Amino acid sequence: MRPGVEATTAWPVAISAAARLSGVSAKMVRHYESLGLLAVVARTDAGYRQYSEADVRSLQFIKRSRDLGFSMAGIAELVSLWHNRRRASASVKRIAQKHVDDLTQRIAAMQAMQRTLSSLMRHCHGDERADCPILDDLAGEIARV
Amino acid sequence: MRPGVEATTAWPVAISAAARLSGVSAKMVRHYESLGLLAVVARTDAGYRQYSEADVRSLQFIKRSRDLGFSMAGIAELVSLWHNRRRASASVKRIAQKHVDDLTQRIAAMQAMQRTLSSLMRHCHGDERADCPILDDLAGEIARV
DNA sequence: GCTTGACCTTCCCATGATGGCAAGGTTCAG
DNA sequence: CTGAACCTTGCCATCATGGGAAGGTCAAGC
Repeated sequence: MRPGVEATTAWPVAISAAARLSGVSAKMVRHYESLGLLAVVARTDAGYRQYSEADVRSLQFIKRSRDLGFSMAGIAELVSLWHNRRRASASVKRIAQKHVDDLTQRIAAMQAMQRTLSSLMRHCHGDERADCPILDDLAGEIARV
Repeated sequence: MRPGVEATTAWPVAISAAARLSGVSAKMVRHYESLGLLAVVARTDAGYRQYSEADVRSLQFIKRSRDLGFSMAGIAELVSLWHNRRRASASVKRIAQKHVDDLTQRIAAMQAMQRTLSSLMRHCHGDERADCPILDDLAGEIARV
């Protein structure tokens, strides 16, 4: 069972509880609201935000999406589709596919860096000597690996 | 042969030429100077920066380091070691190793996201139907993959 | 009832690397 | 001399996040 959203919680809750229950910092909870990711939330007479169970579920949705690496723009689209009963699952899948493609590209770029670095490091003594093929490569003084 | 640093270039050069020869934008050339990554460069009477061949080589060093994903802090260390004839290659290798470790971690995190997303996408029809396991997962409504 | 501490509010600033834009000065060719 | 192309500095924006200040609110304990 997910922690937090139990029957024993007294709704609505203040921002720190909503943050605790969703795993999002209070700071970011306010930020998401300002971005329009989250419906504008109820307030007490004193101006304190009051979060319903549905609000907390929205925050958990956003948190999970962030953990999967979606951008705020992507999350905005996902939230919108989530709330739209007439959505096509193809729309969701398209967003996910775009994100997967992006990840693929970034992973490939990082792996290329790693290959180059590893190769350079294999040729570096790594001792007290000044001679260093890593610096030589950065300085463009040798053939590129 | 690397393009740009040929014997035919008339030194010193202005910032746009230094940018062209190094592959760094003029904007970033100024920025690197303000960060202290680059020695403070000579100026004409009118205040125009004047780049020597050595300055351009420094820019190329920085560019190559950025292309390999080093942070500005890491590059600052690398530049310092590059200029230090009494450096130990172990120091260089340590910086590179830290960066490789960092890349390894980030790649692993992204691959984990990709695995989860791919698995969710495999179960998503991706058609006109609203039913969508991707949204279900984000909403925490099903067992996590 | 008053104090104290924990909580809440808004607003501004910082990150890191980069780009854009604006207002103004310089240089050079026609 | 004029216009284009270049240079200068400085400010703002990105993206997601955190820090902190200044001030208001609330509840528990005395």
